[in-house]
Amino acid sequence: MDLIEIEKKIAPEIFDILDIRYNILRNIYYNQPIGRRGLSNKINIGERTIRTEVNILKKQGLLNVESVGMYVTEEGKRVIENLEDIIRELRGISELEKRLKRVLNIENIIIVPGNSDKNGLVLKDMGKTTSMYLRKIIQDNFIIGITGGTTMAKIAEEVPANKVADNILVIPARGGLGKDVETQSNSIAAKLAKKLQGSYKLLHVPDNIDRETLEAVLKITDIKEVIELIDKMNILIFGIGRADTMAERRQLPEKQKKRMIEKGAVGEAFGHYFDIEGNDIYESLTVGINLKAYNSIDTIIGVAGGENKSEAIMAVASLRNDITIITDEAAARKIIKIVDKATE
Amino acid sequence: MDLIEIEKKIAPEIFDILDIRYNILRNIYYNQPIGRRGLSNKINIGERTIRTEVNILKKQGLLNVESVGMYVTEEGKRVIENLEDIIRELRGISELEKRLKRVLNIENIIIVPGNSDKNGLVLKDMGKTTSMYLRKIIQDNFIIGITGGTTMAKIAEEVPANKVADNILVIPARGGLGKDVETQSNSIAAKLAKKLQGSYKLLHVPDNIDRETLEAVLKITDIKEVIELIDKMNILIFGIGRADTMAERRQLPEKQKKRMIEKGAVGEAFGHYFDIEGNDIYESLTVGINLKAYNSIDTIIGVAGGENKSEAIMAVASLRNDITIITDEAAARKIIKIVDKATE
DNA sequence: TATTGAGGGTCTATTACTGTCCCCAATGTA
DNA sequence: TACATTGGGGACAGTAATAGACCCTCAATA
Repeated sequence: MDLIEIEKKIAPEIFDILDIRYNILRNIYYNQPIGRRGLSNKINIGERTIRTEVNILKKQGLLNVESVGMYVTEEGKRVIENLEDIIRELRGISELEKRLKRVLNIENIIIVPGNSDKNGLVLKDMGKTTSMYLRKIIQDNFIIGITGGTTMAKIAEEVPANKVADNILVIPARGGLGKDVETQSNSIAAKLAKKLQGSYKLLHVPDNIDRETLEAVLKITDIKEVIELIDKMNILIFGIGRADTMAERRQLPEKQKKRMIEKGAVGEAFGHYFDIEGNDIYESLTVGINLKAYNSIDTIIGVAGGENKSEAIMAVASLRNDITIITDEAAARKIIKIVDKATE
Repeated sequence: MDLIEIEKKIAPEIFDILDIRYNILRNIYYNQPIGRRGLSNKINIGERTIRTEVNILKKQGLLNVESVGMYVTEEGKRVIENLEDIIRELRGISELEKRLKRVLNIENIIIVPGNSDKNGLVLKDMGKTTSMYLRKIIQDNFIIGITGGTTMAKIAEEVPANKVADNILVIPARGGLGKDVETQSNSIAAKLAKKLQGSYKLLHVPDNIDRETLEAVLKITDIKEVIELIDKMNILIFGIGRADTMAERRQLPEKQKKRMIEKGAVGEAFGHYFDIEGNDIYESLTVGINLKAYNSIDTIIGVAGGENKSEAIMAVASLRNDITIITDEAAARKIIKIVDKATE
């Protein structure tokens, strides 16, 4: 039995303390300089409570309070770094990963502690984790495909800007979606390519267009070229979404959406809608990767977090069992809960 | 930085929690079955507080509450065992030992966490620690001398009853003192000998007798024999006392006592009174080990705990720098405080 | 210069904690 | 058998700690 086990036994409330302090310290670190009130809004803790905690952390020399706001000291920074692993162990993330691997019957799972719905930094962690993983598996002359969404945007952001391999090509795996440039696959692919000091291609095709336009578009040389590259992709990184919210975001006709949901669609990835067993229910009309290509890619990485993504993750995990799923603790626990309930 | 360091930084109040829980759990373990009120008296914590803590420990499965009192479960027992080391590290006992070695300029120090004045179990710990140490250094045909006092009694009590060496002889190092049979050197020597499955000799001479009687007594064959053995002693284990309280206990004339204190006597060991530099101020008239013999013994172990023993320990530590001092945290910290103040 | 966002101070309501006592069950003893 | 002792659980009131709300002043910035 190590210290963590003992403490869990004899003083479980330690975790709550560590949790809240870690959260505060980390949030200050990533937002410094920040004031009490700003922090209070950000992490949903009363201003007064933050003040008490901050006073303790200040007394311990982990942060400095100045007139412009609060800063984390060098020591505080070190504590944060060390706490990352501790929190993982504390929450039993390793065990959780093993259980989830078994439950979903897939080979690779990485879980990040926390709940990305409730804590913005957890999304950041997922991005960081994914980027670390990516850097590890990347090789010379690789073609990397990436989709859109806030999660993918975070990943590109968290990739450290230095070369890890030669002649990397990043392409968007799917046509664009949404108005926000920042979260479109094109901009994300470009950003990622720049970070990796590689090149990139763009896919200027709107999502969910009618069939005629689509066919016309496919004849354009630029587009054609990218489409062909998609089949040669080595790594695909994609976000996993809920079927309902994605249908909403793509402004599918209400009728179509309803029919799809009735057929059991719960998850969405690269424009495809799946039921919980991974059956392809519907595909939105756009250019980009299709299921056949998906199944022939060497390395696929699906990323999503938050309780509400649990079913979507289950759906996608059913497609291929050599996928790498990167998710957060909240989603992981929810999935296990769902499966436990079903097998009761 | 390991977990303990991190926790010390970010959540120092963890220690207080661990401390109180450990204390409660341990006290229940050594006194089980025991009730709330009994425990409350023993460790000086309000009944209600104990109740709250006990409820938590119960919930965690570390103890069971029955109609006859509380019991520690198997798991609780395991937690106690593991916590011992953790508490040591938590309190920085290893560093404290190093500092004390330097400050007292002696070679061997063992410190037990806590304050034996305030917590009865700490005395027990000192006894246990000393007995473990003794068992480690003991060899065949050794002659072990031991003095009287409650601390020595605890040591004999804590020695596990099994043979560690052949032909061990235990002798009292000094004449008897006090009315309580249990804490007299004779009974302690006998007890220790039985535990070690060795033999023992007794020294039936009262402490602090007049010179004439003493000389007469020394001619008795039985006594003579033991006295001679004292010079051949391999290990001496002795308690360290305060000069004033020991003078009191030996019922020295008020005048004599006063003079002694004025001369700077602060510590007492095996009937000798020392000032803080280790100068022999006074020797109570009785048979038993003298300073010359003391200096020629191979292994000497002095044991004492509690803040008020600090000066006495300092005095005795000045005698020989190859002594092994076994003490508690309270005394250790007090000594360092005294020295720090003096060198300011 | 006006405004915004920062920390610090302080009062109050509320919550949690703790000391105290009572009750009853089980156990051991006269 | 009756009684005293010691055990746990329940309940309540007083107190201490905590959290919320609002104020102030100060400094940076537009």
